[in-house]
Amino acid sequence: MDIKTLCLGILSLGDATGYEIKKMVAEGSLSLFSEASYGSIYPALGKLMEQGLVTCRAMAQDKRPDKKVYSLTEAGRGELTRSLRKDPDPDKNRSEFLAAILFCESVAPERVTTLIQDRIVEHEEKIIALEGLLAGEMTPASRFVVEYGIATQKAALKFLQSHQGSLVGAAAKSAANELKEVDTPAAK
Amino acid sequence: MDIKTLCLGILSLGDATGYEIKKMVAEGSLSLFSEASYGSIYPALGKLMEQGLVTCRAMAQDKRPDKKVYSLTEAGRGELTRSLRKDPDPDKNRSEFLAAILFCESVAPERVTTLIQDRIVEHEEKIIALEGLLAGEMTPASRFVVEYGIATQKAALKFLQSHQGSLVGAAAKSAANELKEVDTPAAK
DNA sequence: ACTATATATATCGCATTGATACTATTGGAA
DNA sequence: TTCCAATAGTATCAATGCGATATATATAGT
Repeated sequence: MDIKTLCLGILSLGDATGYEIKKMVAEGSLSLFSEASYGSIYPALGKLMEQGLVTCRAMAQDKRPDKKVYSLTEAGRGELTRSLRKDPDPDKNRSEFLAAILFCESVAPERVTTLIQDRIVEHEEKIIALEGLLAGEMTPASRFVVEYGIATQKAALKFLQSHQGSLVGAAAKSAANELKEVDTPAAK
Repeated sequence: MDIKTLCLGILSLGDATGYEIKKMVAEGSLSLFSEASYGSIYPALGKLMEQGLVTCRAMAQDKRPDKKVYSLTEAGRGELTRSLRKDPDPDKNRSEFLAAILFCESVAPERVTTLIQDRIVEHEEKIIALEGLLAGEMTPASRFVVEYGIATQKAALKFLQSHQGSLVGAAAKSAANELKEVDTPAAK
C-alpha cells in the first residue's frame, strides 16, 4: 500500500492535517502496521489534491503556521474502496532483533542474553501501551487491530521467556557448526 | 539495518552470490524479518567490495553467466560485529490486511469476512511452510528464529479464528459511530 | 510446441526514509 | 529564572531502496 492510499484510508476515518497523519502512523493503532515520513506524506497529500481525491481548508492559527485540514472527497472515497477491493499483499516484517539473533555467531554470547532480556522488557512495555489504548473509546475495527497486536506481542513475549536459555546454551556448544543448506545455498 | 549490513550478516553465515542472497531473504528463515531487492543487493555488494569488507571470486560456468561468489573479509566481520553491538531498532511491520480491516467502513461487510478467512488460510499455510523448514537441519539461531515465527503466526491465526465474528457483527451495528480521539486527533 | 521456473548479473525510474530547516508555545528541570 | 525538551505545524532534500525490466540459457511440465 503506497502512502497515497494510506492517506486516503486515514482521511476516511476523519479529517486530519499532515502532522496528525504522521502522529497517527507513529502512535495509534495505525502504528501497528504502517509507517510514513513527512517526506512522503506532504507530497502525497499534494498529489491527492491535484487528483481531486481530497480537499483542503487552511485554518489560521494564533502564532502558528496555518493548519491545513484535509478531507476525503467522494472521488477519494471511491478510489479507496477500489484499492481495498484488491487482495492485500502479504505482510512485511523487518526486525533488527531477529537479525542480530541469526547473526549471533558474530557477537559475544553474553550480548545475546542482554539482547533477549531487553526485548522481553520492550514487549512488556508495548503490551501495556496497547492495553492502555484499549481503555479509551475506539471503533470496533480499531479495537480489533489493537487486540490483534496484543495477541502477537504476548506470543512473542512468551516465546522469548521460555526459549531464552535454549539459544544461549546451544549457541555456545555449536559455535563451530557447519553451515546448513536452507540458509546458505552456496554451501551446496 | 541497511542492505549493506544485511549482506555482511548473510555472508557471515557462509559465502554466497547476489542471487543466493536474494533467495535467502525471500525464502529462508531470513524472510521472516528482512527483505531486499536486486536493485539494492548488487549495488551494496559493489560498495562492500570498494570498502574491502568482502572479496569476490568469479566462477566460470557452463553456458551461464559467471557466478560471483562473495566472502566476508576480516574487516567485514569486524564491521558486522560493530553494527551488531548497537541496540537494534524496533521492528517495523507493514500489513495491508490490517489496513484493510481498519479502513473497513469503506468496504462491503462481506468483503471483511472473506478478507479474514483468506488470511486464516494464509496463516495456516505459512505455519506449515515454517514447520517444513524446521524439518531440515539448521543452526540453533536459525531454529530459534523460525520457531519465533511459528509462535507469532499461530497467535495471529488463533486470534482471527476466535474474533472473526466479533468484528463483522460489530461493524454492521456501529457503521455510523462517531470518530474517536485516539485514531483521529482532528476530531478534537 | 509452448510456457513457466530456475540460474545468474545488472540497471533505471520512482517512491520513500531520515534528517533537517523554520517558527512559536508550553512545561518541567537546573 | 533560565534553559532545554516536547509539542504543534509545514516543508524540502540527499541518499536509500523497491519493483520492474533486460539479457542469456536450461530444464521441466502441459
